[in-house]
Amino acid sequence: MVGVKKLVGSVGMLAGGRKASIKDIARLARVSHPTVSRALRGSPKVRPETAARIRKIAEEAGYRPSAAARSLVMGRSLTVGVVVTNIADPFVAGVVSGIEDLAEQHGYSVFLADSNSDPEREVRVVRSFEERRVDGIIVTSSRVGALYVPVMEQMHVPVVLLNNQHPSEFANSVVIDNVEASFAATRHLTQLGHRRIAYIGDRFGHQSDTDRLAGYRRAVEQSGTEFAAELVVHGDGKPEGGEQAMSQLLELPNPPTAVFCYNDMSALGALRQIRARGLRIPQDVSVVGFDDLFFDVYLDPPLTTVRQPMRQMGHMAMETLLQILGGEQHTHNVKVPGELIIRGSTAIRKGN
Amino acid sequence: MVGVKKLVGSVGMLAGGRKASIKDIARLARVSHPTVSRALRGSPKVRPETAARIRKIAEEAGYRPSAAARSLVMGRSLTVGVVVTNIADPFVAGVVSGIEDLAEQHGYSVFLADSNSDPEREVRVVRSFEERRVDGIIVTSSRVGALYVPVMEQMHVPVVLLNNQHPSEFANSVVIDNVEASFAATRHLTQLGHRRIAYIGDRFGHQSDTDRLAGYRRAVEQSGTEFAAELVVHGDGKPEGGEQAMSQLLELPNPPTAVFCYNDMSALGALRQIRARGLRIPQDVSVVGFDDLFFDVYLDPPLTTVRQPMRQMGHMAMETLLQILGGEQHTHNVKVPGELIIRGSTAIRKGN
DNA sequence: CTGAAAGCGCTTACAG
DNA sequence: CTGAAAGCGCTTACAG
Repeated sequence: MVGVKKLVGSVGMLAGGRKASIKDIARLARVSHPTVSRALRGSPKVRPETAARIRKIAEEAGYRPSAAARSLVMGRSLTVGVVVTNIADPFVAGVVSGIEDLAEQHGYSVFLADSNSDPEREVRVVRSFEERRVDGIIVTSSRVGALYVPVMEQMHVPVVLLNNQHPSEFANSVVIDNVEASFAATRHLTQLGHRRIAYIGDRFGHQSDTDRLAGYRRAVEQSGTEFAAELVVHGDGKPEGGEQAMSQLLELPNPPTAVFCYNDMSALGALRQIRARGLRIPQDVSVVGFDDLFFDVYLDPPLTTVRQPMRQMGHMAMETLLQILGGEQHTHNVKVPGELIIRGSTAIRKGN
Repeated sequence: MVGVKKLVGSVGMLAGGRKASIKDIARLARVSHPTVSRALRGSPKVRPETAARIRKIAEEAGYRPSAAARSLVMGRSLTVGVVVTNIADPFVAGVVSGIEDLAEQHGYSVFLADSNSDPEREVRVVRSFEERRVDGIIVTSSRVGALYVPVMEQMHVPVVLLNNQHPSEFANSVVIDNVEASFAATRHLTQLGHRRIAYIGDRFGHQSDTDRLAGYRRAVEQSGTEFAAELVVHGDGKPEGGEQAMSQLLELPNPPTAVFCYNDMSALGALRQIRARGLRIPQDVSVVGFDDLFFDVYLDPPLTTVRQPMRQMGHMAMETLLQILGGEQHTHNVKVPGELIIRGSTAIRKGN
């Protein structure tokens, strides 16, 4: 029989590299292993003194219950899978931070998978989540939803789409009110007197791009200006794409005096292109972004943008999952309002 | 008996919400469940036709082996735990992206835990990894290493410290050559003629801060200038801290003409503070950062910095883990060289 | 209050 | 080539 001393000598480990199991603790405490299980889980059915003694022994032995064994019998893993398109995108990182925070508070561990916007990989990743028997899945900003939504439907695991590009009445989702937020952002520009306002979109943005374009268009038309297709150019949601789009816009015979960008990352590129041409922000061109990423306020001038509460949205997605796991039936469609943050990159149009 | 049709009707699921198990497939294929196991794992001991038939049935039934059951018997989970201090930090996100990439390629899933630099939470997180029986752990930029290094030593799970703050000859680590990189960065400034060069550190940076300070100091002294303690101010590794530190420096009777910052995030704050005082970059003050985050090149002027190959470092950490899991005994201490990237935020000192 | 038994879903010797 | 048995580490009725 293994003595207490022996176990303490190499905490949590037995000879042969085996981790201490509930049976080892049972042997040390001279009780049956079910009793150990009950004691450790705080069951009222075990005598308090016995329970205390067992807990002490388990503690000394550095015992840690095996989550795998537990999930096998419990039928749930206390695990959620998070699929992202790119963890290095600050928006995504903010969302994940919020998800992880709430998950940890509720005893859930999170699997992170980065699809890199590769459809095949995204499917592979979801499959691996299925094998891991995750209790739920959160998908952020997926660009290939159409491809694997059917895969997920077969999984019978609750899924929450965050900033999803393929919304559905039947899917749970957390999303910002893109139309309203973009309307507000663009109206801010029309109110500053701008009439030639461009939109730099994200060609991978699907639904959110469509909605932001719609809000933009509504504000433009509401200002009494006709919508001009030439003022809408799509980038890739990254600085590079924003820069190219801006370049194209500035070469127009009648270039815009203001630009509303799909996101701050695109705006970053647009800003650089404007400066590269010797134009000033906001005197020559006003720029509005979307997201309110941390660096906005450190740009010169600071970027006017629409705040998207990333962390909070991550929280909400996890919260939704918890409610569904708690038995709620109806699908949740949370729509968060955006908030226009006016800073130095926008100004009244110069008379031309 | 459950018919094939029935199963296909609700792929992967049986009545009662149970997922199809190996036994269900065995029943459908009229073989024993060990045979199913062998067929699915591609064992050569099963007749090819039988294997094919079983695989087809499993496929149709949407069968996915349970990772939990498998790890229980195999003794490994094909899982790694990644502890970060803050996933919203772009450096950390870049590293995680690299880790996840290589992990996925090798069939490993990654658990992500964000400690938020909270020591208690960090310990809790490591404990949960222990229960999950992760095969290895990677810790990024931990500020509280001292607190839980002992905890990890008890776990008997290989640990790789990335950009760790409490290095040890006995721990595996991946780290940039901080001293050399900082020396190069600072020498770049001395070569531009600067003699009043400040260092904005990270008071939470421990080892890396100490090393960067050392490299800075060596370059300063090598230029024939005496080290001046007043030119060293510590921030918190974030823009706010960098801004405050810069403010303090600019109020010196004899302010610096150049600053070397612990990281780009600190530099972001320093840049703003410099501009806030009506000074120009680089004409009045030259600034060098560290990390080469994505936004550097979009700043005006673009930031001179030391490139830290974040993604590659993540790769290396995972690679190290894989080698150890593959049986290698010796500890790995990978030191990556940094690369000075000269951009517009540094210039020759004006004659004063 | 405590223990013996059964079972979660797999894999791997061991027989045949 | 295939199956019966045992076991990985837990939990939960079921007896006592």
